[in-house]
Amino acid sequence: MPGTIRKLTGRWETPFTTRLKHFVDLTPDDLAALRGLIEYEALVEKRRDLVVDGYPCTKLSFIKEGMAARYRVLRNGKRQVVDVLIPGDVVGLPGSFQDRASFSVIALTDMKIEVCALDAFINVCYRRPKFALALSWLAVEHGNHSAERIVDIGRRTPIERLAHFLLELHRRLMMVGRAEPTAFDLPISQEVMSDTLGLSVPHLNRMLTRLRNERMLIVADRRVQFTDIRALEVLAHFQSATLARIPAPIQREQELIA
Amino acid sequence: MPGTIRKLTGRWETPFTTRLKHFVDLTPDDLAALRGLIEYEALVEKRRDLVVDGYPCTKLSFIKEGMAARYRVLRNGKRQVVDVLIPGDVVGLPGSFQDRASFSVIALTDMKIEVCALDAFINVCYRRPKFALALSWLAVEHGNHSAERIVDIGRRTPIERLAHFLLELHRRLMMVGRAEPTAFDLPISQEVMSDTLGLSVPHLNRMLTRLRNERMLIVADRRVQFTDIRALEVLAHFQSATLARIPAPIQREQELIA
DNA sequence: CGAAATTTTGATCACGTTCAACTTCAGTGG
DNA sequence: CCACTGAAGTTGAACGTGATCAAAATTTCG
Repeated sequence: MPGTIRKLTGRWETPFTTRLKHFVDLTPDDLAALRGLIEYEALVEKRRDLVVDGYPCTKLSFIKEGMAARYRVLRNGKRQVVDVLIPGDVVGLPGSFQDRASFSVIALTDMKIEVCALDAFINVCYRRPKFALALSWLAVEHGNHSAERIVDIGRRTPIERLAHFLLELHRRLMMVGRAEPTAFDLPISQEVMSDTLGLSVPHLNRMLTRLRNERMLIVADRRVQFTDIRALEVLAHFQSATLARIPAPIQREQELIA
Repeated sequence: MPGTIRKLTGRWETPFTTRLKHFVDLTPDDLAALRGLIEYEALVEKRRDLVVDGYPCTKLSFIKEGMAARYRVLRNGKRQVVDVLIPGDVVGLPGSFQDRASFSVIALTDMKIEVCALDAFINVCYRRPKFALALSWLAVEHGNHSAERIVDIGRRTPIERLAHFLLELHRRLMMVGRAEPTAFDLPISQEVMSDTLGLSVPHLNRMLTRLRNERMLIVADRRVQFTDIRALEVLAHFQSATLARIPAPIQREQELIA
């Protein structure tokens, strides 16, 4: 069995590797190392907690299928979703780096994940700096999404926010091959969306209706179909900045000088 | 003069190294390598742009003195500050990883920065994986601040936001030795603060007044003095999660097994 | 000292929340 | 098979918060 895996290793592909390949070259050897980190695969059902605010967390989970939300619940009962996680994303990236997680993560759908120990991952990073850099890249990419969300919530109108959110999610899903050019599955409730965008459910619903009335999209069966993606992009001030690739190491002739 | 610096290298200390030391051990050799990356030091005056939205950016700047803001201006003229940068922070961390920066950075005060080339830094990361991991840590820490800001803007009331923002800034400044236990210099205008918190200037001003009236703080001479920090923390739901240290590499007895 | 930026205060009003009811739909058991 | 249940989506009315606009007061700086 392990032998079989070893042979197929060069073609091993998951949403996570698909995503990585956008900014780093992975040799068959790299892939094997990555593959070797996985301790086990797990199924998580909808509504199950993956990480609980306040508890330690020492695993990294790579999402193969399904979506999750990272959120915080405040004393007054309000909830803010800080991040919607999709296939190719890593659960526990911020949580594992802290003594105890400061956000919870809940499965929005049934999920399939691959789990690895944080220490093991870090250890491989020492041997393969490329991985450590990839980790930085992932964190930076995530930071960009967060920044975009801050702009959304802070200064964009509700309808712009919604449009921007849908476009960004669509682009992310495209990156891992989980969306068509003008449509994608959106298996999340309006409550989650409103908690993501800092809106009330009724208002989110109204904005959604408005986008529908303006013939920019169709929502049906937990699926979004863009009917006028250009108009949406204009409305949302959407600009997709692409992450640069990680530079390869240059040869070290003058290493001793520095 | 350079000779002097070289000799003192083991004790070389900047806000950036101070910050790093919170989660990674730096040998004199590490410090020297870091020191060697710096191409030059520069002074930037208040209101000067450090990074402009839409332009490429290939340098990393370590802030030694002063503050800056990363922001985006929208078509309607509104501005959202996504990040206030303080000594020890790195300018260009997200910008440099993209083909062109998606946010601008402006100096809020006169600043002193140390500049290094991104390629040079990345290259050292290949030789010292510890640095690459440190980069990840920094990005993750930054991500945590962003997440906290999303919660602020999305679901906290204006007064809670303000309290939270001030406490968080204070904690960050403490980490690099730029604040006293219950006070710190806040050389930024209310306009910047309101753009950070997604509020209007008049409303921010009122909230500030309210905190003053409630005897939680005193603001004078661009300086904040907490007079009831506990009350503030309760008001803001403030919880300071500490970033774990980067694990050291474990010995590689079984490396060949995996 | 004069000009510009910043802080402070006030009055008005629109937007989005809140609360509530109602609809629709999927799943479940009688 | 259909009534029952609970979750999710939709719509409406009323209220309150925070934006907007405007102007004065104060500070900063050339």
